[in-house]
Amino acid sequence: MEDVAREAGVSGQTVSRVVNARGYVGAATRERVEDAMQRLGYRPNSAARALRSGRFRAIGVIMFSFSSYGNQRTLDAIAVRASQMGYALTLIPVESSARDTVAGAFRRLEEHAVDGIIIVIEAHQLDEAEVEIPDGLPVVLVDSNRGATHPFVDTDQAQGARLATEHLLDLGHHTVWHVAGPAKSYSAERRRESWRQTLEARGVVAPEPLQGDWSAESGYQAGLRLRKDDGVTAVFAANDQMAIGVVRAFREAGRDIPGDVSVVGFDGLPDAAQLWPPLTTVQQHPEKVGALAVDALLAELDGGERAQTPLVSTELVVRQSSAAPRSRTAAPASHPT
Amino acid sequence: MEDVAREAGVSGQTVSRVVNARGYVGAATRERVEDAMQRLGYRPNSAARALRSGRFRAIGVIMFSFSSYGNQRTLDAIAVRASQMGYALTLIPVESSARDTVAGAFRRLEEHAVDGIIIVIEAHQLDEAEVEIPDGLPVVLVDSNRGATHPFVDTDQAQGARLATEHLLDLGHHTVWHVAGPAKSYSAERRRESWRQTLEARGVVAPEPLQGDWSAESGYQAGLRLRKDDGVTAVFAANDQMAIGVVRAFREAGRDIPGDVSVVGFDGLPDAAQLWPPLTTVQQHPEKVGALAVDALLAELDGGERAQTPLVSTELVVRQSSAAPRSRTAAPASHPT
DNA sequence: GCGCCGTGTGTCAACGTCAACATATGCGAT
DNA sequence: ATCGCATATGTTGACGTTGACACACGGCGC
Repeated sequence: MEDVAREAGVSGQTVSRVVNARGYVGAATRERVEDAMQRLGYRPNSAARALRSGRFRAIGVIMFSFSSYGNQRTLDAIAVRASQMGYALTLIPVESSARDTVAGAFRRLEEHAVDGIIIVIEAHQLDEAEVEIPDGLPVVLVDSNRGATHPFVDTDQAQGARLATEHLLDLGHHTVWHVAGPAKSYSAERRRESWRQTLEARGVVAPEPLQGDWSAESGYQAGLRLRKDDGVTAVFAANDQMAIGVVRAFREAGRDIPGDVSVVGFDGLPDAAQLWPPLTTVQQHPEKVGALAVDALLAELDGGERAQTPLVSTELVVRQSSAAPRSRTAAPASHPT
Repeated sequence: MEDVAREAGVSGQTVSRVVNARGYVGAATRERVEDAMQRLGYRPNSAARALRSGRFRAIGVIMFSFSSYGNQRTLDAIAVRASQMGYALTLIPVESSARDTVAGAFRRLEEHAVDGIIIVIEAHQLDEAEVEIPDGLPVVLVDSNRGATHPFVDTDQAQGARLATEHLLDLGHHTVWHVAGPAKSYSAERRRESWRQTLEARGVVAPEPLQGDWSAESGYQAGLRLRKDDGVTAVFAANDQMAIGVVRAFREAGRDIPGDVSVVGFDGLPDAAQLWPPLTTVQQHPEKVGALAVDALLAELDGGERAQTPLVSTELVVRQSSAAPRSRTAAPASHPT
């Protein structure tokens, strides 16, 4: 900076004023300074700036290492939005939900230079880790609400699950089986509860949900159990990957999708349309979630406000893995469970 | 820090020594200082540290916004390794390869506080953007070598493509068709050339490769063309997603996989094993790539050395989408192209 | 003609840390 | 007894930036 000041024949303070477009600077002076900056390739030193101002213009993201596709997209959206707003993004990966691992992430983040934190970790996993979120730093949660002690942003899980369930009922299925996500997951819980409520609202008894862990493998395992029961004609899987596993299980047994069994997923994986058969799914919009999370955090940073953002809604994308049940419906299916 | 020093009855310098475990500090003094830090919840200020030392203990990653699954995994591995080494990770997303967008990313990164940069962008896209990589900052490339002007880390694309191609030939197929990735992609080019060379080394004429863009949709389009030709019995797709599309195209036409046509992918998507049929694929190890990239960068940072890391090799995972051709091979297939 | 205000620019100090140097003590070797 | 060295701690200044304040100039209103 000093060099620039000398080159332009002004004081350092004036250079600072030009850079920050703050205070009075004569037009001619401004031009000279800008020239000098150009010539010398001057870049403000962010460390000094941060030291002086106490602001880093960076936000931290704490996220699970092996994260779902949706969360990856969310991260991406967060990065894009942050960068648009002139903020850098510092990523703190967490490898497991072990207590000290998560706590360690917070510690690292406190030491590192961030003005606020976005946490993209399932609420239940947070609870389990018994982590107290450090205060002093604004925090926004994604994919959880954790007692609403902090602003949170999320997909409208309940609405999406309702769409999927109603779609299958409307096609004429007697009821809808559910392959749920892991017990610890907040999203999984919301999807499961909404599925159950939707069935009950229609006066249908909800079968016992099967437990998965988001992986295609766990969907396959669930499918193996479901296919033993001839009464199963409609399955709503809590994500697309598990839906893939369910499809595989039925296919292996020679059952047709959607002829014998309809399957609906949740997420909107980009390749879901190219699967065989193309998968009916609930399309999420992680990019909106990410952008909203950044906006919410910046609002907290600037205003100290804590406006709750609305949930991001989903759409049902009907493809070829769901259809009306075989006419066999004439003879009402046995209702096990 | 001053508060801690007062609390412990020592000078700030001594606190600094305790924190950094540098220089001589008496055992009793150290304990007192540590106590005081604990009580006061002292955290060193990274901005001041960076200002003083010129080091930020952060590395920047420039990466495409809509990146492949493999790159996401790589990013994740980079984050984990960086964090192990006590470095923070600053993520700079690039939305398109438009020249000013990429250049803007570099500019942002220069202003932001990083000690080095890892670039996870296809080399050809970099070239196209005509970006000159800023010097002064150590750089490591992933997924490209760009004339080897910088250290680079990558999967051994050629070895992987050879494994896939030889596998199909060894099963008894006369030749192997190829669905390539986008022309701009360095990885796609390597995989294509290696496929071609492997065929030629066996004295087989390589059919014209089909052009895809990594997406399952493009694989489907390629599959539509391939299925018109009855001579096609073996297809090597440059990634798993395109393989999925190829499978769908054949299936829709009532052709059996692997009965009529064998399909092999590349990547090792976690769900490839759960597809129907489970997909034979070349397993990559993006987590190794990411870790190596960080190590290479830190080596450059510390030593100024520029040791080239070896390519990360792949393994063929044989599943049910590939098999020997139907006995029809007795009557040699017509060789179109 | 005087003071006031808006404009344009410079000086100084401080942000928190740490390298360099200065100081101080004790112990063994000469 | 003296010196040298290892150990242990304090003092000072500088990293690059910017807020607070001071200063200088010209035009305006009374």
